[in-house]
Parts: sequence; C-alpha cells; structure tokens
Amino acid sequence: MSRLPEYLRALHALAETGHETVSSEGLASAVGVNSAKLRKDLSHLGSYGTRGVGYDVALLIDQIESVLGLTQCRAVALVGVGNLGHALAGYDGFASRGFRIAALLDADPSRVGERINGLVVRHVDELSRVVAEETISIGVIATPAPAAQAVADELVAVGVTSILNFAPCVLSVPEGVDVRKVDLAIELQILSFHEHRKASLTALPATGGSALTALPGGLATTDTQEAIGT
Amino acid sequence: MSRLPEYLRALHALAETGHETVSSEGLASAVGVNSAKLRKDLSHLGSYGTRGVGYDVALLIDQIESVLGLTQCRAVALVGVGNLGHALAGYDGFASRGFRIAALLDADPSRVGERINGLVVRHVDELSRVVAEETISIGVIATPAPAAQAVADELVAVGVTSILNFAPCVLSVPEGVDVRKVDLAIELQILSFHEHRKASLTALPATGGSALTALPGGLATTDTQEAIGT
DNA sequence: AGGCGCTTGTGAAGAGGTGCACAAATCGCG
DNA sequence: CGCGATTTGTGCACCTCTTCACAAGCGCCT
Repeated sequence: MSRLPEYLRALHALAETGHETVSSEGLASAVGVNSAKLRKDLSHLGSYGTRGVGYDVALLIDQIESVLGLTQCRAVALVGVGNLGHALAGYDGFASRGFRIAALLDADPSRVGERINGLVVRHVDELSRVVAEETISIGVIATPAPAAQAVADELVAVGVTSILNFAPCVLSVPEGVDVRKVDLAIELQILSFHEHRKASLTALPATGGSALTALPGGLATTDTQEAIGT
Repeated sequence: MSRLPEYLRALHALAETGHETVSSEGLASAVGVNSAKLRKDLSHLGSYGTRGVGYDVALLIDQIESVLGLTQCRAVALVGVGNLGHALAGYDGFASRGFRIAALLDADPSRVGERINGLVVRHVDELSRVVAEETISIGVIATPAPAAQAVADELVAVGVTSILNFAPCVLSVPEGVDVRKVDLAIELQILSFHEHRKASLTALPATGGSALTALPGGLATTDTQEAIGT
C-alpha cells in the first residue's frame, strides 16, 4: 500500500527516540490513521507483532524496507534540470531514504556540463550510455510538459520501468511501466477548492451555497489530512 | 473531487487547440479515466452538456474554475526558502494557473533579504504583518521537518486555513484547517516497491515471491497511472 | 501455576467508488 | 416533419477499502 512509506517514516522517528516496541495504537496516531487499518496493513505483510506487547520497531522497519525493496540503494536518473529539477538534485531527502541520484540529464546544451551537488549535467541523448554505466531503476521527469512524453518514451526505450513525473501532463507508457505523477498546481487547486467551500459555507450557512458544497460530507479528496489533534 | 483539476488542465489544452466541444469519451481518454466516471463527476457539478453533442469546452472551464474557486487569483505564502522552496518560488506553473506567490518567508536570518523572482525574502516572524498586507488564502511549508509543525501553528494562528506541506512529517492542526502533503521520497518509495515486485515476479514466476507480491492484483496504490495507450 | 490486563489479528458489516448498460435527449438530414 | 446517429445522465451491480467489535494469544503479577 501507499501507506507503508508513511509507517516507515514514523517507525524511523520512533527508533531514533529510543522506542523498542510500538502498539498499533501508538503508531497509528503518529501517522494519523485508524489503528485497525494499520493492523490490517501490517498483517498483510505477514509480519508478526506480539500480542499484549506490540510490534518490534527494528524488526518492523526491516520488514517494510524489505517489502518496499529498499534493502538496496536505488539509483535514479533525473531528466530536466530546470527550476524544479535543480531543487530535486539538491534535495537531501532522497539520499537519506535509500535513493541515490546517479545522473542528471537535460536537453538544453547550455545546461550540459553544469555541476550540481557533485554531479555533472549530461545531455539527454547520452541516456542509453548512462543506463549502461549504472543500474538505473527509476527515472524522474522534471521537464516542461511538452517534452515529457518524449523523455518518457526514451526512458522506457532504455529499460526504465518506473517513472516519477513532475510535468503537468498525462504520459502514455506501455504495460508493465509504472508512472506516478506529482502536480504541484493540482495540489494548490484542491486546497483552493476547500478554501472556496469553507468560504461559501460560512457566508451562506443556511442555503449551503452551490450544489457541490452541499453534498453530504463534501467531496472526497484522497490524501487529504484533516483535523489531527489540536 | 481531486480529478477536477486534471479535467481542467485537459480542457485548457483542448481550448488552445481550437476545440469548442468535447465528448466525454474524448476528454476521458485525454485524462486517462473511464468516460462513465467522468460523466458522473461532471454531473455532480450540475453542469450540463448537451446530449448528442458533448460539452462546451469554454463553459465547462468556467464551471470547474468556479467550483474550484479559481475565479479570483489566490495569494499563497511560501515558508522555507531552502532548496525546494527556492524552486517553488521560481516555478511558473503556479502563476499560469491562478496562483500568485505573495510572500517568501524563512527563519534563517542569512536568507532574509534575498531576492527571488522579484520577491524579497522576509523573516518568518513578520508573518502576521504579511497576512495583514495581503489576503493570504494558502500557506506552503517547505521547511525541514523539525520546523514544520511550528510554522503550521503560526500559519493557523494568523488565520490561514489551507496548508500545503512538503515537509516529511504529519502536521497537527485544528478542525477546519485543510492540510495536503507532498512527500517526494514517498513517491519514490512506492515506485521502488513496484520495481521490487516486478523483479520478484520475473525472477520467480512460479512461486510468486513473497506473500505480498502474490496478492491478487497487487497492492492498490492510489494515483498510480499505469499502462495508458502505447 | 493461574488469573488478569493488554494487544494483535481477523470476521463481518458498512460505506464509497467504479464501470456497465441503457433510457432520455439532441442534432442533422432526407 | 420524422428518423437515425450520437452522446449525456443515471440506475444497478460489483468490488475495494474502511471501521467496528471480538476472540485468541502473550506477558506479568501474585
């Protein structure tokens, strides 16, 4: 599930503060989910906690990392060293969680040769050579939208089967290739919607505003974290 | 729904290429969803297409933007001008979609005064003054994880009710405040999991590898776009 | 050794999203 | 004016995810 990485992060935090075991309740509240859901998730792993005690933190970390395939450090290739790509190249959150940026690529010749974080930007045409040098398991696309599909095609052509796409567009890829997308503007638009909904509700508490804002329970927007603790 | 922004993006692309109307089928394939789902989504808006013809692109854009509250340009305050914050400040995808970065804030005095994209970085203590100057509707947190909760508390204190959190941690906020989070490392970890699963399946097609990889249909990871077209 | 409290693992019920298939409605053409 | 082609809107069945509630198991204390 997509929640496993969140559990993992919380577990690492617990391990650093010296906890040896966690109850499902404790871990669940740290992540912000229902404890039953967490237990069910963990039971799918086949991982065993001990009843009456809880889960062994270190053991659980190993189990989850094993399932996520994080036992080995994965090399990622980053294509597009513009504004966003530059930030990603320098983001230390990757290295600290088992990912190594192995190559920086860009189509712009004026960017080729630039040095970022000890890595030299190479031309995107060298992609196949880069993949030959290192075992690239994930490709990250941080190009403008018009270039994204072509880059994706090239990545697929050289054997990359997992792509993280930051370009605001839909990618067409053959079966067997996984694509996840992150669109920063979409996140803002969803917040804007909530903002708009809240404004309507407070302004027109009786009528409820438009049809949408009056829907029972509002609209479900996945991944929205709402009202945890105080 | 969280799909509305994606529809909106596709619609803008269609409008630019001169289309005046779209069928649900056409728009659905452009976004990569089922046409029935799209029709149901749009029907929730109360927005009417005309049977036998399709949807009026311009009208639909207006409808969706109205629902999302994008009729007015929303001002966002960005806290944390590190690697990621720097990129976000320079990201032009915000302005082009109705968001204006109205303020840059950071706790590091050495960063205060820096000029990014025509905006001067101010100290985070000035937050209340910034909010007084402009109507900030969304706060973006791009600080390191340890500082995120404090920043969130301050944002809430000055009246911000929508927060986009890039820090890898769970935020506690009072009811009525919406938080969305984007964790770049989590996205990579999910891809890593798929990579790992695919590797196990090809290596051990008979046994199916671990218990997890043998689950029927694999594990559901929301937002994963898989095998669209060729 | 036995009982008690605590926690896991899981069956079952509930809720929500998804997709199919079809009726209703609209346009264009003869 | 009427008919057929086309497309929306939606009832229905299915399926997954979520949540509750409880039995089973483990450790500790007496």
